[in-house]
Amino acid sequence: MAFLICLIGPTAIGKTDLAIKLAQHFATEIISADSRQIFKEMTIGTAKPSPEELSLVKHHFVDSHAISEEFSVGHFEKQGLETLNHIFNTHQTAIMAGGSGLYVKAITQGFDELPLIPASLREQLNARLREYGIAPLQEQLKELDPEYYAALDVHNPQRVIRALEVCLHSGKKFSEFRIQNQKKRPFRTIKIGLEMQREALYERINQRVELMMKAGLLKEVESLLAHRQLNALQTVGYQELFEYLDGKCSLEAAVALIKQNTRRFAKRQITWFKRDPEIHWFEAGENQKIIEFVEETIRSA
RNA sequence: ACGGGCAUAGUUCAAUGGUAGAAUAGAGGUCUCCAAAACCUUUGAUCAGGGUUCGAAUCCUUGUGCCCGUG
Repeated sequence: MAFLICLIGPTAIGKTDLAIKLAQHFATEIISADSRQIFKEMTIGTAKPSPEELSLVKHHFVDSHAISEEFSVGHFEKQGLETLNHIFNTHQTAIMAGGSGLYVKAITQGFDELPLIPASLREQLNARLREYGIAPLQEQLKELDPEYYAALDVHNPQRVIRALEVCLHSGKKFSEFRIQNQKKRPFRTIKIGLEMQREALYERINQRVELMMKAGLLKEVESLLAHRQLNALQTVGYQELFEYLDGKCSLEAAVALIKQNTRRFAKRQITWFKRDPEIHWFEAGENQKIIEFVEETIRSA
């Protein structure tokens, strides 16, 4: 039986560090479930593991893609499972660490089979949203898939468009695809959650943002200015500094905003993870306790 | 020290003597393919004491604190 040890927690809580310790202890590899660390052009602002850390343990999905490539959770599910299969050929365990809740869900539970949608269709819908607002899109979805429309947060343009693009492209209702059965995985998942006092976490976040600035985040952002419209760059730490480079605010204000938006991000991550009953929670830093817990869980399985 | 001004939510600002309101921060939540994205909801305040009045954030008075000017 193979085990996926899944390390979960908000940004800046210390997942990277613990993931490496776990990987060394179990002599295995790490697969990162982080929607932004995959991009090789974005390093400082995504708080990637350092080159030294990367040299200690093999990491997957860090620096694996270019910002210009199309990448989403769907790709991650497919590619991530392939990678895991490889690892499990030669190892009993694998470590997954990441703060993107949906990415973790993609690997551990999977999504329903949805048709691939050409990017041009979404662009079309986004153009309609820009020009006419959300109301006509809501109307159309209501007509094509009243069931899903009733369950959906119809104020959320991204989700309205997502449902609409599936309906339009497949000719079927989006709700017909959503059967929501969990997929069978050829491994067992052990979910470990890291938690910390909110104030302490916020303090760590503030400090890390300062460190990022010292490490040259502004320069990194400057070099990506030409690509700012890419989805990969709709990211905390980058958007705020683009605004500064536009002359719309002071550097000080931009940095303060990065801290604030990172804190909010962490809050949303915590909200997401809180409702997952499979997570075993530990205080950040209880590394020995966590290793013992994982060993015990594997032994008794 | 003297003169003048100000004091309302964590912050910035509203409110004819008549239900203290907004923005923002903070908090809670949603989320099956853009997820570090995109959305939804919401707690919270009249500086302190005395007085006038049916009724005071608002008027009077004392104190405290802050700001400006003069010395």
